[in-house]
Amino acid sequence: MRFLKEGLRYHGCAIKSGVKPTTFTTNHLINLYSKHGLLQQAHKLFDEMPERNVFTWNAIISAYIKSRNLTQARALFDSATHKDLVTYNSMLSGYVSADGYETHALELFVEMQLMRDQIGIDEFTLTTMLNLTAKLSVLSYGRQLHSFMVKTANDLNGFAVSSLVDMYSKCERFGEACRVFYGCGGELDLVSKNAMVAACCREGELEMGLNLFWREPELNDIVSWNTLISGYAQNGYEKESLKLFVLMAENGFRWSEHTFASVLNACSGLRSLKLGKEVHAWVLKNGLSSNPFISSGIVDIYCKGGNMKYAELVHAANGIENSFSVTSMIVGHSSQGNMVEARRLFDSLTEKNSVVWTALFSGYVKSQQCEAVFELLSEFRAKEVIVPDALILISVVGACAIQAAIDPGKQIHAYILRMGIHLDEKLMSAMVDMYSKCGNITYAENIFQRITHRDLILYNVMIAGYAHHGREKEQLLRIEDDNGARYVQLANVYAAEGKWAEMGRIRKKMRGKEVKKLAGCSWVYVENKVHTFTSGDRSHMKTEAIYSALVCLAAELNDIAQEEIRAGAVC
DNA sequence: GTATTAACCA
Repeated sequence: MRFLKEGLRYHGCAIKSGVKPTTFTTNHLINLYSKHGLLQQAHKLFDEMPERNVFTWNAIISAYIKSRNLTQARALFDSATHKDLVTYNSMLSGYVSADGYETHALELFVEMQLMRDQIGIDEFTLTTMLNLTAKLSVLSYGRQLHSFMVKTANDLNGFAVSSLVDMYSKCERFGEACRVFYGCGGELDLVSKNAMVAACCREGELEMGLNLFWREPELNDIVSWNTLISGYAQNGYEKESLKLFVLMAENGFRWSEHTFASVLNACSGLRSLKLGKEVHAWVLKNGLSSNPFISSGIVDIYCKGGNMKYAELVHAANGIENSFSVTSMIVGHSSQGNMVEARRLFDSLTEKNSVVWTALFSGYVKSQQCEAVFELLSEFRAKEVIVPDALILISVVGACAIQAAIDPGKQIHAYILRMGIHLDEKLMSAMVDMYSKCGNITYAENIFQRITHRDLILYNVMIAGYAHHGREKEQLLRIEDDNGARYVQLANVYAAEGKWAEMGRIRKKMRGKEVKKLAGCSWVYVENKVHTFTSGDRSHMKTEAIYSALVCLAAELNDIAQEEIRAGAVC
């Protein structure tokens, strides 16, 4: 009985003829009904069974797990008269894949360890737990699991390698992910390869990911393509991502909804309304609007393109339940300076996650409404049980920097230390920026000195701080907006410190963003028109006339100078 | 019969 139709026919015949199916057959039927979402029918069969074995319990428990009813699944788990390792592993994986049941998963795993003699732990338990570790990003758990796997010789199969690579990558240990992947020595396993390509993308090592992708390309599946397309889009290489999308079709792969979500991401990164409209039409034509990832992607494209009217229309059609869509709208209104509307949307949400809070916080900062930022922080602390995360605090520290408010800045700094909030690179940079803009370059410098992993933003902020305090020596220090000069200058800073890898990364970033170093130029206002020129510039229409005038002027200046020197000598 | 890789919002 592999198909539902077959199962239903058999079930009907059994009822009509009065023949009671065996426990074995009924177990099969329960699994079949559960697979097709017929949970009630499955449960009815379960209730009517005169005898149940361990397979019966496993079937009904996993039926509830599949339908995301973990409370009922756990109730059945607790009342089960027969349980084996599969029962435990199913319950464990149910908890791991659901949101908000992480503690339950950990507790169950502890219970399994205590009952190791009766139940045992196998490779399924271990890979499921690695998945949880990756989700929670707790490296120490991951390391313990890895050691256990090595000890029990469970560390070399495809499932183990892919889970380990994924775990180390999500715990921000790219090097260890590489070591596991290249150390396993066996044949190239597709899922492990895909996990490693994803790890490269997460690390920003796109070239490495691409090389791996083209190694044994006949192995590649749609996940390999989707991973690469998404990786390019997320690292700011939107055009390359779209090119890969075309190449994917040329290689005979049809796109999936995952592919499309990444394509939307690339389009919103390009901030092109024209492209956005084309993609929107495509989505409508292919009936993809019901996918929440895709519909919120469309809203995001219109928000990033600055067309809030269109964004509003699509958002209204999506329904307000899509929190991604709402967040995009908040960011969109904020970028237009419409904080009233942003606030209204924020208030309309019954559940507010940290991304939504961050969106509103940074909206107020961008609109320079610093008082609103401080008020929002009090509101957050009154409403939420959790402490504000680093991204929220960056906004608050940023507001202090704008107002040059050193006392509130110090208070926030003390609050962060008191609450033991993890100071990541971005928060540290914000702090350095705040102290330097509040006029205390010494504090800024102290924080800077204590940071061991200095990234591009941090150097940027510190250099700007020195420049503003008149401490520039590295004439390169002309701090302006995001232009090529700044990247080049940073690359030079890294080069001076011998950080060649970092320098290479900036150069790569420049290529990706197509940033070009602009030569410093001067301008002159003649007859209602601005004329710009650089040193040695010969591009002006009247370049010959200009240079001959310059020769005359230089000669005249020379004469005047000679005259003055002679006069000086007489005096 | 349970497990692994890819998607949206700061």
